[in-house]
Amino acid sequence: MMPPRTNATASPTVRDVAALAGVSPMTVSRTMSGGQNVRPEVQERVRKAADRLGYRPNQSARNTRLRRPTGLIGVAVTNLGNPYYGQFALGIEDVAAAHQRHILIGNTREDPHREAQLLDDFAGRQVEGLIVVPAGNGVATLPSSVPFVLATREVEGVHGDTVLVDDVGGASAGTASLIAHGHTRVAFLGDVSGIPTARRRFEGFTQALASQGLQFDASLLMPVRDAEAAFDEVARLLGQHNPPTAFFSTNNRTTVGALRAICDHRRRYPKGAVPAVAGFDDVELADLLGIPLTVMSHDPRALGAQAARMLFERLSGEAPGEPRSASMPVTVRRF
Amino acid sequence: MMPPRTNATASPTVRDVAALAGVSPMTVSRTMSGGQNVRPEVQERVRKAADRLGYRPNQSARNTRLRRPTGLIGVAVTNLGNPYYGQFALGIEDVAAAHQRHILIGNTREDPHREAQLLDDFAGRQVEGLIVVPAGNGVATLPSSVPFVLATREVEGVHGDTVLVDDVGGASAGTASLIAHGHTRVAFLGDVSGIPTARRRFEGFTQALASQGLQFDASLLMPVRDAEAAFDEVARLLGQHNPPTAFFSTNNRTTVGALRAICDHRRRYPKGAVPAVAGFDDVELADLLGIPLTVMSHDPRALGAQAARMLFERLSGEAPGEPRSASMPVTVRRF
DNA sequence: CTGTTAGCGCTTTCAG
DNA sequence: CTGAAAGCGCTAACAG
Repeated sequence: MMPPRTNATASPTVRDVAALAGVSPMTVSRTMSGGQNVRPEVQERVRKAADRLGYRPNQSARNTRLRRPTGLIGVAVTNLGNPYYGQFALGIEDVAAAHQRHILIGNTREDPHREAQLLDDFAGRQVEGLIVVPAGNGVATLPSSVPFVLATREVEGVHGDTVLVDDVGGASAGTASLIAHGHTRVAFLGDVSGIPTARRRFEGFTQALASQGLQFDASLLMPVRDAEAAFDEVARLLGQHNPPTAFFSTNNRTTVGALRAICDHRRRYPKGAVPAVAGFDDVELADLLGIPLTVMSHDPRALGAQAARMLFERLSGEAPGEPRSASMPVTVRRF
Repeated sequence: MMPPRTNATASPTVRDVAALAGVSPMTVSRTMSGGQNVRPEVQERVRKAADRLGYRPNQSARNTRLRRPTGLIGVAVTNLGNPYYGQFALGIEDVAAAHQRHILIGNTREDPHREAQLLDDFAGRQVEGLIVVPAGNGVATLPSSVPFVLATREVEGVHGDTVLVDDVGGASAGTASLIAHGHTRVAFLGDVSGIPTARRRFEGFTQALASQGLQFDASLLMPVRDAEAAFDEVARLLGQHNPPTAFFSTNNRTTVGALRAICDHRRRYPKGAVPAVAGFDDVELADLLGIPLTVMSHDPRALGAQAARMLFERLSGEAPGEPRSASMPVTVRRF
């Protein structure tokens, strides 16, 4: 008969500790989970043995046996490198930590295929819930049977808890601010056909124009997604004969590109004729550039926190029934 | 005798699927993991049943049985909201995804106590490895028995794989650039006593001064950690009689504060006498402010990727033995 | 107070 | 090709 394996390489188990302490596995288990009904001196022995072996209870096994959830929340974002999503994740983490949960984070890179993989994998890992920023054109296939909250973007045909941003209202208000400052020829930077958020912002943009009897020149619609593309397009437009006097930018990446291009071209303009920018999302330091700037911003951290709160309410059964939807307010500031 | 429970609320198991498909659990198991040795028609039936129930194999249970690792990498950063760590996490995610691993991320908020909790918890969840940006003064207690890589900061007394930044060399080069441009009275913004990184950068800073025969005025050492504090201190210094002509800033937060304060005070200066800043880490748009700026930067994404690569090499046994240490190069650019 | 038995969901034998 | 038995690490329930 083989003696109990001492388990040199693999991590030690209850049995290893039990053997070393000269007790049964149950006594180890009890000791590790509070020590109810274990003589202090025995606990002492067990703990010492556990320490010596570097024993650490296997949570997966424990959760399996207790039919308990994993304490994990899956989060999928489209671009982890964007500071926006850093703040977003922070908001989720705040709330999750308060609920003793951890977050499993994944980057979809706007790739619906990768998103599907990721969510499927998360579901297989028994995450308790998902917070998803839908990738691409919002055709996400969400694993049924796992509660989820959609953030930032909706998904066609998916009926579930959602936290959006007041894109239409914010864009409209920001555009109105441009118009009030005399701009009538405004270019639009954003991938309207590819990204739902951009589409809604475009809607608010054109609404504001229309309400002032202005018409949008379709040749000023620039389907750009990142700073580099925005830079190129803005530089190109500024080099033309009848350039726009202002730019509406759908997110902080395109805003950065636009600001850079305008700075590059700045010396060409007489004082006071620097093109204006109205951009969604905050961009650090942008207010100090001396470029007329309208910022339509919301707090991504608050958005993340809100999404997390909705998820936990759903999980705890506080909010059963119909999916709910929240909208984060957008504030317009002018610099 | 009770019929097998249909499991209405809890997630379905192999048994549920087996019952519905009229086969044994084993046939379901085999079907779900490739379908070796299962008649195609039976597979078909099983898959249909699985779909109908929304069955998803429980990975924890599977891993437990297979004595396989979890596929999880734990990452602990000090401030998830900082764009720097967003890029850092992205670099890790890139590499982790390529290795089919997911990342469990936690925010320590520079709190060693929370860090200890977090790492302990991660270890209990059987993460395969840890990537840690040590909190606070670097007294991290790392769970033994889980391979780890320290990033950005060292921990006293901890002997393990580490990825650092060439803080001393970078700070020295950046400072030299300030000196070359005629600055001799330079304030230092950074919590030298609290944050090891700041300490090393201070070392490079004073080295460069000393090598030019300059001495640091200790009254210009500002132990600030965030943008607000940096703003206040810089504003205060600039209001004094004999203000420094330049500021050395230890990170992007303090750089932002310094730049804001200088912009506020800018009109007070005759042209060409705007205080200069030498700051560690990139700050988007900072180069466009018209403030003489020296940036000592490295790529946090590359740093994250490097840390992840070192971890996977360690995990795969490619790099056994002595802990290794990598240093990310710092480039100095002047705007 | 402590140990034994059984079983969480899964899969590796090993029989048929 | 399919199923029954056993066991991964852990703990509830029940004995003692």
